[in-house]
Amino acid sequence: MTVKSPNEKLRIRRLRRAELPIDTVALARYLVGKTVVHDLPEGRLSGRIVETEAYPIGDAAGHAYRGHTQAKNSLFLERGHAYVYFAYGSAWMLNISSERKGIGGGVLVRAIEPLEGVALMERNRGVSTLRDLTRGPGRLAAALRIDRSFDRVDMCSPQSPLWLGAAVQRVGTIGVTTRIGLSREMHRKLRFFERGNRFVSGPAKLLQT
DNA sequence: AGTGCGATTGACT
DNA sequence: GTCAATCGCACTA
Repeated sequence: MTVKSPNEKLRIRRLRRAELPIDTVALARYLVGKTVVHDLPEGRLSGRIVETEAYPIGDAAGHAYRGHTQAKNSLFLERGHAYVYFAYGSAWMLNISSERKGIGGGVLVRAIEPLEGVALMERNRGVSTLRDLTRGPGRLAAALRIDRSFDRVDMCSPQSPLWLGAAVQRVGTIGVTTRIGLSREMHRKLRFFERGNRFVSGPAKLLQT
């Protein structure tokens, strides 16, 4: 467990775009153990990425599959941009664009382990159970106060309030399973997570492999 | 203009 | 474990 006390400050290095693999599946694996940070006037919210899913080129379950539309435009931006969309009328989802400019692909951030700003995250979510605070894509977006206004944000820009950071501790071994909540391409193993981490979402039976 | 359907969550048996 | 709420978007006409 790595939740910091409110006064303890973490030094987190911003990731440069050049450090991100230019491949959706490679990026999804790479991002496990890295950090998502949202700097707000009230303070910093941050967490370790512990679960991702890849939606690569040609994937029929991917939002980029049917081509370049207005709503899915950000999936076609250079890698490292946020693609934020609203699912099931209730939950915002944070994705990172993952291919070269003009090519559609994305990595869904499914869960983070809270690092900084836990009290503010609890306020954003309206709950105080630590384990449920950021376990699941809709929950982590709410905790980090991410909504449609963050769509298209460059998370590798030195000025961006929402950004990707380097790992702050060693990453455990990474498990690989099928993705969650799909009705197409269900066989593909494109979900990556840190084994044994209690902030990983999804059914227990998917914790093998 | 109408319809179907989610990359989910939270409430409930 | 099951299940319905909820709404933006893509697709059909």
